[in-house]
Amino acid sequence: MSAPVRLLLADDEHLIRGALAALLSLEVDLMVVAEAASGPEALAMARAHAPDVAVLDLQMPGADGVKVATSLRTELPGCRVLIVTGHGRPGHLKRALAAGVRGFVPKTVSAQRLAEIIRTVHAGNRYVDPELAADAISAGDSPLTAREAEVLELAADGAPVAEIAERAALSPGTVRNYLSSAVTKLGAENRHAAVRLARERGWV
Amino acid sequence: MSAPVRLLLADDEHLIRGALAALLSLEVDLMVVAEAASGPEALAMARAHAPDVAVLDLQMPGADGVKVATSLRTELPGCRVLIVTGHGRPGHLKRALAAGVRGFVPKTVSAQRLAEIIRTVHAGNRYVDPELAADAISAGDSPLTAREAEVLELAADGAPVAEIAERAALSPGTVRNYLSSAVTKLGAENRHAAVRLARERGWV
DNA sequence: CGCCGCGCATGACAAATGTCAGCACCGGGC
DNA sequence: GCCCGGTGCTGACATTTGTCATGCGCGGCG
Repeated sequence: MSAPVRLLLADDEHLIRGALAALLSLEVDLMVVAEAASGPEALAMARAHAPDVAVLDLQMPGADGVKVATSLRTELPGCRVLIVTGHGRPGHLKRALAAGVRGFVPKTVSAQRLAEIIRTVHAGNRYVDPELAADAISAGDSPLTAREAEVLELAADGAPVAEIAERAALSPGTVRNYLSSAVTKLGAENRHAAVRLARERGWV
Repeated sequence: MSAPVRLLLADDEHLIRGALAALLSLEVDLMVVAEAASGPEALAMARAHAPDVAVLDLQMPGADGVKVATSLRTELPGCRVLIVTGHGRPGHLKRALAAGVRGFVPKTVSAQRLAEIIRTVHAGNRYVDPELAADAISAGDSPLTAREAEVLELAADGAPVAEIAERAALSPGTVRNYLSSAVTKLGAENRHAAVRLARERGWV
């Protein structure tokens, strides 16, 4: 009989976090040692408590789960990271795995299932939700170059080309070229539909 | 001593729903009699179990919380509706209240607080989260006419004017006029920024 | 080394969009 | 009855986009 798994829970929704903490605490081999409501807070709590497994929500104020995971990877290499997410976009999974995340699950799993997955991750194995994995595979890699993605992101809030050009320190003509090629690659009608598509696939 | 409050829980995230059900069941005067993972399912469960209070997530597949609330209002007038939401936009609150919803809270409240609010709502009172209420008041009413809002919504996915015109059964010129006036009223740079603004304020 | 893809730019042209003026109809309020 | 706002249309015009051809430099790769 080994010591219980020490957990960090990070989610900006108190209701969820509290409920989750209560449920996971029912498992005798799991112990919630810290909670956080934002990215930076999660980092601080992780440093303070050095948990065995960090259960992070993907969307949090301050810094998202993947950013936190990236920081944790260098600061606390022994801490396994498990990401839970409401609406999982394919690209996020890819980014998360690249950041050294050990598990990636949607919030549609049951608490029992989550407890099992926490144990799996703690044991050093990986776990990725099969459905999300299938989505990620079928969505494939982003066909966009770094600049195309950057410009597309700047175009996300509907800014005119001139503003994008200024913010990206590019010539307006270049911006239009990148946007045009991105739109073509994504098979979209125009830049705005392209932004939507790229967002859906998690490429931005 | 009265009978316990019979609850319907609807949320598409099993993890949350299960955790919530467990926590609320700890309260002796609350009893979860039904759960649902989608809008239509929530309606079906409500018909089958006639709960005292329906706790609905705002964003669910099929039909959102407000739509479900609207149907419940006529089908089960005795059932009070409480909406919980992750990211509460001001306009949603307004729509919800218009649909006869008795309570509107963000997921950042604690489970104890939620239990209290459920009792408040069951007693026939209303409860609206103060912060969300303040947002709604400061955001004010939509300055858009019905057509402007309709056209703006059709423009949301980046469709060109011709497509919007076809889908709205309007002339392309008229569509451009409506878009132009909507953009002006919202003080936006262009239609896409206007869509973003209207979305943020919950006006679409 | 030569080739190719990427980054970056320019210029030109067509198409879509934004803006404005004006006209007509209808319905509600004074 | 008259005015006003919402709805719906047209036409004209300036501006913004989208698209294409073309050019140059750079770095990687066979």
